Amino acid sequence: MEHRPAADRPREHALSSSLLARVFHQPSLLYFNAVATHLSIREAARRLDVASSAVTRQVAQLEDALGIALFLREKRRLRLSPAGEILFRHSRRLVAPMEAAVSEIELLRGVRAGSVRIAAAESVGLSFLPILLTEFGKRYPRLTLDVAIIPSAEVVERLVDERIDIGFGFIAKPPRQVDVAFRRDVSIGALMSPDHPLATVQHLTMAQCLDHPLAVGKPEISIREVIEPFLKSSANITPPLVEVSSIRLLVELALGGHYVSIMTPIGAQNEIASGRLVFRPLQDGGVPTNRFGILVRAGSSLHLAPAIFYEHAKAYFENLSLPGAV
Amino acid sequence: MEHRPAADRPREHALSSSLLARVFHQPSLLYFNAVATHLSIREAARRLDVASSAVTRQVAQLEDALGIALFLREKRRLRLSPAGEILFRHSRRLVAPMEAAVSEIELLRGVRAGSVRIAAAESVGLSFLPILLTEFGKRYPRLTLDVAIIPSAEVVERLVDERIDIGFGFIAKPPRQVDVAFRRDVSIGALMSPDHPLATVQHLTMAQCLDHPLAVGKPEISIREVIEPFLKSSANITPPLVEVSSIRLLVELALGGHYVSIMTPIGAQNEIASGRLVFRPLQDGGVPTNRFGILVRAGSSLHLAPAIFYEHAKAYFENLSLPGAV
DNA sequence: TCCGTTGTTGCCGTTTCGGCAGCATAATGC
DNA sequence: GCATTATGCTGCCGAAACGGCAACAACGGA
Repeated sequence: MEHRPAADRPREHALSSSLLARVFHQPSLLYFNAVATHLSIREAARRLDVASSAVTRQVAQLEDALGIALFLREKRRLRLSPAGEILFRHSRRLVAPMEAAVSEIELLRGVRAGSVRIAAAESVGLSFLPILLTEFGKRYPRLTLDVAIIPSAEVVERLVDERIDIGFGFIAKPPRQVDVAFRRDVSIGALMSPDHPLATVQHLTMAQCLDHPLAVGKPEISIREVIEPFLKSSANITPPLVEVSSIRLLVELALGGHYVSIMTPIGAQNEIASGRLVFRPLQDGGVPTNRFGILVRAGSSLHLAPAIFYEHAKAYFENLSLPGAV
Repeated sequence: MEHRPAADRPREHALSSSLLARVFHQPSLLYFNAVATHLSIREAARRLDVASSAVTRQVAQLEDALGIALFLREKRRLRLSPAGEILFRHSRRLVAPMEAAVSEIELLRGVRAGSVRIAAAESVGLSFLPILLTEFGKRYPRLTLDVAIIPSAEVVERLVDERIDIGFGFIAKPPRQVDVAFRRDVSIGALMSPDHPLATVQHLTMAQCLDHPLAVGKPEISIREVIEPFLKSSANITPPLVEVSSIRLLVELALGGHYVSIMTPIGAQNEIASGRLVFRPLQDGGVPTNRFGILVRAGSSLHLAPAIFYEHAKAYFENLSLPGAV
């Protein structure tokens, strides 16, 4: 009966646990584990589909290498020796890394498919996420990415309802069903054209802003919730005010030169970098920041595809200089 | 040049990392890891002390098995491919389990020595610990066990000062430098001879006890701290009282028939089981229990020998019906 | 242009793996 | 009590795997 080489199987199919064990681990360890599981050379040999003599020899070889018996031979019954118990207990930890590696590689190769359901607040969803999605999509072409651009509050809702796997948004105080796996506090300020009167003010306050027409987010935009107390407490007279539901529209209104848009710099970093817009953080005491985070459900682990995406996203944002981050 | 079999080295010596890797893992994974580390077939071959052709072939075989390239060959430079990065990252987790297993086995075999410094409160130290120490000592004959029988408060002190590795004692509220890894609340009561007048009282109170001569622990015995408020609040008249610094002496005084000893049943379980003494838990509302625990230093991991002893101790006490445990 | 280095391939000898046959012994069933 | 079945182990052998040597093509640096 011929020996079965590791490559002797169609590579288009996923590797089974037993095959990938043979790829990575010495037969002596594999056969030891089988014997430790069944406490029988013959039963282990049947499960491994090899001759019992092969199992006996491999175990003996491992005992020689370690210099101690791994089994107590009691007449014709086997018991794990103390050393065998130690090795058996520790070798259980070899399974997960190799299965994870192979699963992830199969996802990479496309022999395994999957999907990731993502939601993001618009400012991040239209600025930084596209680059991440592009890089990720190139690497994992067989993965389906399902992306929604929605307000932060709805990102949280969909996470809790398990309609999405990962969220990107601004949330100061997440509910307990949600973990913030990566967080950055981002400063809030005023966005305006360079020739706006406030553009040259170094220590800008909300009161100064209120002397000019303002563009702010509607209540469902997370920034609004944060700045609302300052809007109310800083003004007896409401300035000309426009409320919008799109960060992009805030940027466009600022570009028009008439309005000062109250927001974080996220979503306008290209215009700021090019000099077409100016961002001035608000210097009022007590103005909070807006808290950006990568959101996942608390207490439950992600499936493979979302988990891989999550690691990529985390690394991506950790290496990113998020504009306005304190 | 001949092949070096795994058994070809003196077994009396500890296994090096590279040798134990060869014992457990396929050469293809080993060589892959070396190449991934050095990003050079030739450099990896030098470090592994094999021919570069062997390394090239083993990596190729692994690539065949997984169905994907693990390296990008750029002219004559290698870079890890995405799949290679995945495998490399996951395979790092194979090292610790095998090194831990071999270290522990070497401790078992006695080729590696070590010591465990232990301190225990007398009640546990003279009752349950000897069995544990005996079992453990038989299994690990080359380990030195350094055991002190001291009051619980001093157990905690020595832990914090790093003069011991593991403590067994009673402590209601450990300092933050100490973790209680295993805990049981043990009831406090009265120990007396069977013909003592209180022996037949079913719902015994401290007040009833105070009508009789009492034996209690000195302030350094942990029980005393717990019962002190009840001694003070239950009596206007102090009964004849003897204070001792030894649990064993409390047991002996109870055996004498004259005194009622206030303690937990731990330290007297043999006398109680044989009927020579009777234990009655105090039924007063609000009488706390005495908290027994296995104590380790918070925030720092144990060295190998103490870690192994700790696992044994934990398993031992988990399977033990500690007398008086609630 | 020359030299040193890289990764790879062909060929070959040695080592390892595992199957077959058989052994001694223990356990089970009648 | 005996026959049968099952166990773990050993001798022998063929196939597969490992790894060394020699040589190659190609790249990079002086």
